[in-house]
Amino acid sequence: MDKDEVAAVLSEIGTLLELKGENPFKTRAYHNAARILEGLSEPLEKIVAENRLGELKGFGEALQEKVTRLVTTGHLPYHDELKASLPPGLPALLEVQGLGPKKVKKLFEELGVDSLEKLEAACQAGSIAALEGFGEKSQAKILEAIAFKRQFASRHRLIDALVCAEPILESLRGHPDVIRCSTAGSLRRWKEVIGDIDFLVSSRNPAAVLGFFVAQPGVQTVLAHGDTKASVIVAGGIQADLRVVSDAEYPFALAYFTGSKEHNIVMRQRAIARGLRLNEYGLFRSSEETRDPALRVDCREERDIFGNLGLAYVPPELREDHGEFAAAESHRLPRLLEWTDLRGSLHNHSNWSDGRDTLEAIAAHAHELGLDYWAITDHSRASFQANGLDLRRLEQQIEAVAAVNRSYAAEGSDFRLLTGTEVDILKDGLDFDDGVLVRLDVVVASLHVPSSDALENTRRLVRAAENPQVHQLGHLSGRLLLEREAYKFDLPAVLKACADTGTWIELNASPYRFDLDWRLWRQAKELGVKCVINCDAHRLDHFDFLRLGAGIARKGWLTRDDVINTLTLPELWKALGRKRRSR
DNA sequence: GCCGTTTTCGGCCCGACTGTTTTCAGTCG
Repeated sequence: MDKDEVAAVLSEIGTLLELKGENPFKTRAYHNAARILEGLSEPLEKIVAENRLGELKGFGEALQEKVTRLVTTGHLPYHDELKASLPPGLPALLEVQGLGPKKVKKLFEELGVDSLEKLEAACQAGSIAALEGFGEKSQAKILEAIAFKRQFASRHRLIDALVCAEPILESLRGHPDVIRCSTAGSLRRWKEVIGDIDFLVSSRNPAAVLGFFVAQPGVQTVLAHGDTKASVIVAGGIQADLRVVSDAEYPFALAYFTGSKEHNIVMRQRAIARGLRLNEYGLFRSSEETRDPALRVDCREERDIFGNLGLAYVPPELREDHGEFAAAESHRLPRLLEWTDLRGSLHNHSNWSDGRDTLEAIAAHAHELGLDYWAITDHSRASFQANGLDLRRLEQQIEAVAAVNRSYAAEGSDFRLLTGTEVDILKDGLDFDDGVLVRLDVVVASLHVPSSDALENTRRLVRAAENPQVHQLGHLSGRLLLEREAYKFDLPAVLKACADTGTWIELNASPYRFDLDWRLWRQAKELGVKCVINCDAHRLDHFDFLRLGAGIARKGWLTRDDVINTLTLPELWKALGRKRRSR
């Protein structure tokens, strides 16, 4: 088993133990261990083989033994027994909003409810309202939650959340009772997939702001509406929460609600270690629970909170407990890329293959946005379904791009379209010969039809990287967020091949991909592999993906120097020639 | 189940909201 499979087993053990009513700290240990494995940057098999599991924080004797067993044999009797001791449908009930382990346990023990269908039937029969600890309202809410779960997935792509959140944020900003406001949570941390949208406001009149919020256009349902907090469902089925605090509390609340949960735990522990107490209302000079403003350490901004805990300011994107504390403590946090550093995109499509727009429209749009260059890398002939270009059409396109560039040169503009191709990585090599590729400014090679065999995929990707005509590998893992898993391949081997050959790896900035994953960029960077943030644009509004992709690169700790398309056009020409000259 | 400048036992982050309670448990983030 690999790290993701082992993590899934550990996480399931944690959930099953919760349903059994086990000690919550024990269940947390399993969930925590699963999270740590998911974030691992080297193969778990290697760590196990070298007997280094114990070096990971949170892996004591019991977990080391279980993980070793899973990695080496692919099975764990403890897990099998645990699964067999509970009905298979029970974990799914935890996904119903308002149902946690205690209630699911009770529903199963008292009413034999072990599936969504039985839960729904029990509600309709009125037997849940009769249960101790439940009532009419709980029963109605469960029915609603089942209907909701069927209608909407509970996870949403970053872009879908941004489209909902940004107008509401603007609207809040304009309200006279709002002093400061921001998004918080996973959206502010720029996670690729988010569960819900969090807003934070400081105000002297919470009731007015909350009333304004629940009445926003696009609000479909009000889930909760209290004195300081409201929850609503907005268009698209996304839940949005608003918290209102005083302006003095605002920086503390912003840090708290931005999270992540794991990051917050370390922040609190740092406070405790200094004889302080941190919560969403303040950092207090007290080891007791308090909200006494007289004891509050004065912090105007989030930066001040970090400062008081002996840390440099940690940008929201890095707050994942992925090493930011060690770096912030010793002032070694990187100066992260800004999206305005980007000067173009090196993987994009036009209406010559499956894009929507003409070369002229694309050039005009890029030029208008103030970009320096934009590569046209339409599909190669093997991508027949995407109207891939054969050699004859590719030659025509090279001419057409040259004609567009002549018109910009004639106006005295330095803006340029670059010729290129997104060449398919086929079973036996690339879809175009080197003699064709060498005539193009930019070549991105992509694996569109992967094999089910990880070794075979690795072999193809490594070969593509070794080709001196290939500048970059496109959407390396092939994942589609919330739709399709990444295909299997040996990432370290491909990264090494890219490092050895000077091949760049794309950060595909399409919000459906964000590929490579942000968790893997530090590993690539350590090997010396450069990143290219590409829109993979198929229409003009996809140019906006540059901002999204830059956020993901920031999450991956990347700086301006790590990203190729921060280069000016003359610098880029040199960089593009470097790999070809090296052979 | 993990962990230790409170180290081998007794902690483990903490507060708002809801519903079913009459003082609080469960859930959520």
